[in-house]
Amino acid sequence: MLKIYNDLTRQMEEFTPQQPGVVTMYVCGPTVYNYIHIGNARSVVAFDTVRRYLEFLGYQVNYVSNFTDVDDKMIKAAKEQGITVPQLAEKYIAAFMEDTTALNVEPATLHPRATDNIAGIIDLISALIEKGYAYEVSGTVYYRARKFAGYGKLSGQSIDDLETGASEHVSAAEVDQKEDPLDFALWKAAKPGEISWDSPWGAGRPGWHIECSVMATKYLAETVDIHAGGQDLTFPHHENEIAQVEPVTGKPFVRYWMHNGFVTIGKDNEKMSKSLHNFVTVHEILKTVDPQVLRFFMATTQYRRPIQYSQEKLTDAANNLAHLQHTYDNLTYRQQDAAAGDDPAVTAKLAEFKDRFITAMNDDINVQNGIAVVYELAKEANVYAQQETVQADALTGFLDLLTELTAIFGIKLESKQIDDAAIEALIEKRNQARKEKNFALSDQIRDDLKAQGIILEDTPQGTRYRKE
RNA sequence: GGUGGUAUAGCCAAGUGGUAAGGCACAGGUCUGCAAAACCUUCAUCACCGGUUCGAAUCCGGUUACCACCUCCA
Repeated sequence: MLKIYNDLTRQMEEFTPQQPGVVTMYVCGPTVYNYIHIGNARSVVAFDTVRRYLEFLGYQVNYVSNFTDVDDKMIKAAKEQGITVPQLAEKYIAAFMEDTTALNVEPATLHPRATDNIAGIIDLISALIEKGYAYEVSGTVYYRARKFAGYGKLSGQSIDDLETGASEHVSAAEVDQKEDPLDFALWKAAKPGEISWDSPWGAGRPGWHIECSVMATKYLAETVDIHAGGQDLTFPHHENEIAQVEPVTGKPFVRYWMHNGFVTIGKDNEKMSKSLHNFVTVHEILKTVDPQVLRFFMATTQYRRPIQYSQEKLTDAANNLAHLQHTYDNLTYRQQDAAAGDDPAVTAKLAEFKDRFITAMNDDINVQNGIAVVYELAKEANVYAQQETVQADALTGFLDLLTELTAIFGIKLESKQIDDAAIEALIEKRNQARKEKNFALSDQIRDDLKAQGIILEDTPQGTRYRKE
C-alpha cells in the first residue's frame, strides 16, 4: 500500500485516488522567462519519478503541468531582450521541453498556458467577487484573505502571524489600495504599453496564483488527487490556490499536497534560486554532463529531502550509473552462450527483489531504499552472469527487471555493444599477438581503440568491445 | 518574532526500542600476460547533556549548529 506524506495534514497517509486506477496530478510549472536551473529541474524530475512509480503500480496518471507565460518577470525580461512577451514565452517553453526531454522527463498529459485560460480566470475572479471574497480597486482585483476561514491551513500559519510577516514587505502604494496587507492580487490593472486582456475591470492580466487554480480545476477536476510543487510554493502560492477554489466549489481543492526539497549549492548549502544568483542552468550543465547522470543524480534522492549540488555528487552519480550500465552489459554479453530455458532459483529471486523494491518505494517514494534494492539486484545479476553456464531466460529476467526498475528513475539502460567488422579484425589480430606473447602489439591495439572510445574487455567467453 | 525541516563513517545515505541497509571514494585480495569489468574483504556506536528502559541512533526533557518559508522563486 502506497503511503504519501501529505503536507496538508502533516502526516503519512495511505494513497487512494478518488477514481480507482486513475490519478489526477497537477504540478506547478515554470515561469518561462529564462532557462530552467537545476532547482527547477529537481521539481520536474522528482514528480516525474513519482508519476512513473504510480504508473509502474498500474495507475493511469492524468498529469497536468502549466507554463506561466505572463507576469512581471516575463514583461521585464521581454523588454530587456527587445522581444514581445509571447515571443519570450515561445523561446523558453521550447528550451524547457528540450531540457526536460534530455532529462528523460515524460511530457505531461497536458501543458496548459496561463494566457490560453484568460476567460476561465475572469470567470473564477467574477465568482469570487460575487461571493464577497474579492474586490476591485481601480482596475486591480484583490482577494480578501481574512474572509476565507481556511486561510493558512496549508502553511500552518495563523493568520495573525502571517500579517506580521506580510506587512513588513508590501509597498506603500499597495497598502493604500488593499483593505488588508494579507490580500493578494487576482487581476492586475495594465500599465501603459504592457501586454493585457480586456476584463470587466478594464485592461489587465491575471495574478500568478489564480492561473493554477483555474488550470487545475479545468483540466483535471474540482478536487484533484495530487498537487505538487517546490517547498517555496507552499506559501503563498498554494495557500492562495486553495483560497481561490474552495469558496466557489465548496469542495476540497486538493487531497494530497506534495512539496519537494531544494537543491542547495556552495559550502553553506544555500538554496539555489534565481534571486540569489547562485543558479546553474540545465542548458549550461548539459554541455559537459551526460543528461542521464544529471537525471540519476536528482532522481535518487527522495523528493522531500534537499540535494546539495556539487561536482563530487555528479561524479558519484556517474559511477553508480556506470555500475548499472556494466551490469546490463555483462548480462547482455552472456546471452550469446546461454543455454535455452529458465532457472527457477533466479525467477524466485527476481520476484523477491521486485517485492522489496515496491515495499521500499511505497514508503513515500523512498528512492534511497528503492535504489539500494536495485544495487543488490545488480550484484546478484553480476554474480549470475559470471557463472560457467547460464540460462537464457534467467538473463532476460535480470535484464527486464533491471530495465524496468531503473526506468522509474528515468534511466534508460540500453546496449552499448556495437557491431563492427574492422574492430573485430583488430581484435583477431590482437588475440593472435597475445597468443604469441607479443604484448607490446596487443596493448598497442587496445590503446589505439581506447583512443577512439572503444573499450576492449577480455572475458572467459572471449574478447568483447563496447563504446566507452 | 511565527512556522517547518535537518544533524548517522572521507562523502551520500537507510534505519521510529533489541545490539548500525546500500552506494561512492580509499586499501587489500580473486580473476587477467597486463588491464578493464565483476566479485570478495576491511572501514562508524549515530551533534551534545540528562532521563526512561533489561536494552535507544530510535522514546522523554534540555542544549547547540545549520537550512528553508513567512516577500518574486521549484
